[in-house]
Amino acid sequence: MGRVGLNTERLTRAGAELADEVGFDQVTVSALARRFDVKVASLYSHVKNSQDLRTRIALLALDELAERGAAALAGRAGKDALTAFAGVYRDYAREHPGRYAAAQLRLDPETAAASAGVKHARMMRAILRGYDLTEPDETHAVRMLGSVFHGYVSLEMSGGFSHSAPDSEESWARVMDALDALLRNWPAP
Amino acid sequence: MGRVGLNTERLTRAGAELADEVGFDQVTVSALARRFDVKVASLYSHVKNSQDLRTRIALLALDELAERGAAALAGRAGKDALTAFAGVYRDYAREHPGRYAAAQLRLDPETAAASAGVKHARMMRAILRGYDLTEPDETHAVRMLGSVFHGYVSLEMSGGFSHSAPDSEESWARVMDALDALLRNWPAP
DNA sequence: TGCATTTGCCTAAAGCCTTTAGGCAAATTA
DNA sequence: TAATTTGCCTAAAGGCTTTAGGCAAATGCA
Repeated sequence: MGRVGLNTERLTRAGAELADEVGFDQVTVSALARRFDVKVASLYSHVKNSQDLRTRIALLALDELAERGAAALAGRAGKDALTAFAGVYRDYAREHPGRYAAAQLRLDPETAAASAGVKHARMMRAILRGYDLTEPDETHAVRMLGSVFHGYVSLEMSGGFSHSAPDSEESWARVMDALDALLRNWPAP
Repeated sequence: MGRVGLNTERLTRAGAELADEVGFDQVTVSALARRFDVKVASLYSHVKNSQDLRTRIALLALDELAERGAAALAGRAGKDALTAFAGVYRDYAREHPGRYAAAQLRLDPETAAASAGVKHARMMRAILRGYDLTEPDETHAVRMLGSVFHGYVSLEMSGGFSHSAPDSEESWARVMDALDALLRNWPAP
């Protein structure tokens, strides 16, 4: 049996694909080994363990999301930036449900601090620069935006909005309108 | 060995406690059997399988949440109702993190339709009756509320808001202010 | 080019979880 | 009290995880 050419990065990428196909929590070292037609133990030279694999997939997803977010923000401001950025989350979750689920993985503080997660926070603040918020309201608004983006996408993905009118597309647009209106008119304490 | 007195309900309750202690995804038939000091196979007369057990825990959590939500709504309206109801979600998630995670389990459509999930939607609409929204805006608003509640609680639980000022308590209060302001001034399309 | 070292994948094995089949005894019912 | 149901058990098969140790291909160095 020759060598297949495994390495940590290939495993991570393949794990991400696997996650999109069968769901993030079905990503197992065994399934990944099958995909490379290789014995399970062989993977343990490249990833520390199952948790390590999942963490790497999560970091990959966060990176990709940040990448797309940055691209969406380029040259945009105000509501335009808001909807484009939010759309990135939503589209990514639809295109890559497994990766999106991975991006939600609870990371230990150090890993999280070193992840692209911090970029996400910075980008949200960049969006808010188009509105007139000063600290600490900006932070509150960042947290609210994060909540809405994550909450909506997550409820939509779990089927919460399907099979009922009006369709989710319309609600999404109106939620963007609402967020824009809210940010332009953020209430004083 | 005498009989321990297992039944589906006791298993479900114990499973919920276990979830709160060790996390919902650590709830296994084996762990539950250990907790009752009983052989694993014995549980299979009471629950169909591992997934069945998890689903039952999810339904229990949804029930408890609906129960608390209804109690919180009694005698309240407007912003008072809004914050009380939202607080139920947040408090429940803190008191019962495992159960709250269970409540997020993706249920198949029939199970979901028969669950207390529908009560939750009705209660959100009840809250909105204190504001001047008409269809389809009410539906959009319900979806947005659900997103914010779920999103905020879920980000907070995963540690997203800890270790940074201002503290989550304050942000939560300001998000409630913001939602109230938004609902009183929902933008036209 | 030949040898030494590193690297990559393998076999083996132990531990834990799930699920099914079949059995015995306690509890319930008649 | 006898018959039936019910509850928990033993046994066993199959899957995932992880570690230990081995052989051979690839790489590095004379």
